[in-house]
Amino acid sequence: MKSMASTSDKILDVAQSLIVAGGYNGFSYADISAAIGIRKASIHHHFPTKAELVSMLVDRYRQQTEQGLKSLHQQFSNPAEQLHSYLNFWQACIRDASLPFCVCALLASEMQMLPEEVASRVRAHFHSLARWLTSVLQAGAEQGLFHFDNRPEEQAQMLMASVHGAMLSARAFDDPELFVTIANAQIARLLEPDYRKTVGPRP
Amino acid sequence: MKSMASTSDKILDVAQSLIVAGGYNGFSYADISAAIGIRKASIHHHFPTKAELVSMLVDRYRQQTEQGLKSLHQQFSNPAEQLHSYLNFWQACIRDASLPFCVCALLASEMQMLPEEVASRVRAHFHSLARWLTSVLQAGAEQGLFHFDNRPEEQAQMLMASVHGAMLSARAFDDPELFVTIANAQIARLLEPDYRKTVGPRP
DNA sequence: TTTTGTCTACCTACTAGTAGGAAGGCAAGG
DNA sequence: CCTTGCCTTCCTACTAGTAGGTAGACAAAA
Repeated sequence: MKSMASTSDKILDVAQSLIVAGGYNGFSYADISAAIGIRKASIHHHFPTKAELVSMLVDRYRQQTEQGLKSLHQQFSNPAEQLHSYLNFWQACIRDASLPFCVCALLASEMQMLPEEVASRVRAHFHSLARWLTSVLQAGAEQGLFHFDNRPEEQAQMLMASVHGAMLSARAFDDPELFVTIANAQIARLLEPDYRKTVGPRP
Repeated sequence: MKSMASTSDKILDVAQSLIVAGGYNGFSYADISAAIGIRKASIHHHFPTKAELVSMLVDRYRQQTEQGLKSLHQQFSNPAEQLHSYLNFWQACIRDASLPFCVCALLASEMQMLPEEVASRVRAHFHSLARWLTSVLQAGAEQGLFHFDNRPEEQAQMLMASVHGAMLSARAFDDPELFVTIANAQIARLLEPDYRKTVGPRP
C-alpha cells in the first residue's frame, strides 16, 4: 500500500514541523527535499515560492483549527468542557511532541520580517482564535460557569496570551508539563468556586 | 565627537535589534555590516562565529536585565511597585518600539535549532527571571499585598507566560496597547482588593 | 615590536528559483 | 484498436545571490 497523502500534503506536513522547530527562516526547500525524497524543483512545481508555500500552509492550518473548534462545539455543549478540551489538545501535542507549538504563534514572533501575504494570514488566525475564545467565555459567563472582572474580549486575550506564553515556557525550560501547569491554573481561576471541583483541572 | 560606543557594542546593538525582529536565522553578518558601515570580516574579528556573537549578546542582555532588576529593588521596596515597574519597562519598550520583544523570549521559540551554547544561556535567563518573579510574589504575599491560590513558583510561571504571550499578541495584532491591557489585567488579579485602588494599573 | 582593528579578496556551502525535458495518465479523433 | 495532444508530476542541470567564515596586507596605537 502506497502512502495515502498527496505529495503537496506531505510537503506541507514536513514544512509545518520544520517551521514549528525553527520558524520561517529555519527551513529550506532542500530540507523538505531531503525529508520526503523528492527534488527541490518538484517542490517548486507544487509551491512556486516559499511565501506561497507558507501561505498555503497557514491557510490549511487555519482551516484545520476552525474545523477542530467547530467539532468541539458539537461534542461539548458546556463552555467549560470546550475550553478544557481545547487545552487538552495542546497538552497532548506538546507532550508527544507531534506539534509542540502553534504554527501561527511561532510565525507571529517573526511577524516583522514575514512576507506580507503570510503575515496577514497569521494575523487572521489570531483574530479568529480570539473570537472563538471570546464566544466561549461569554457563553460560560452567561451560564454562570465562569467568573471574571473584565470584558470577555479582554479575558480572551489574557487566556490566549497565557496559552502562547505557556508554550514558550515549556520550550524554554524543556518541560512539557509546564504548559499543563500554567494553562490549567489559568482557566481554574475562571471557574466559579462551586463548579471548580467537578470540571476543574484533573490531577 | 566620535560615537562613544565601542565597535563590538555597536555590533551587539544592531544584532540585538535584528534578532528581535526576525530571530537567530533572521539576520546575517552582511546585515550588521551594512547597518554600521564596517566589513563583514571586521565583525568576525570581534565575534569569530555567529554562535559566539549571539552567546555574548545573550550574556550582555542577561547582565543588563539582572542589573535592572537589582536597581529596581533599590528604587522600590514595595513588591507591587516592583512588579509594576517591571511591566512599565516593557510597556515603554513596546510602545516606542525600542526593544519590542524580549530577546530571550524570541530565541526561546527557536530553541530546537539554536546552537547549544546559545540555548543554555536562554534557558538560564528564563530560570533567573522566574526566580526573580517568584521572590517578588512571595514577598508581596507575605506583606499581604498579593493574593493567589497557587505556590509562588507557579504563580511566577503564570505571570511570565502572560508577559511573553502578551508580547506575542501585541506583535500579532500589531497593537502595542494590547500588551499593556493583558499584562496589567493579569497583575490586577493578584492584588488584594483593598490595595487595588492605590497601586492598580493607571488608566 | 607587538597588538589591535580594519580592510580587500577570497572560499565553500547553501539559498530560492528557473529552464527544459522525460514519463505517464487520460481523453478525443481517427 | 491506435494515435495525437494535453496535463501532471517529477527529474537533471543550472542560475544569481547570500550564508558564514578565512587569509593576509596594512596602519595606527601600545
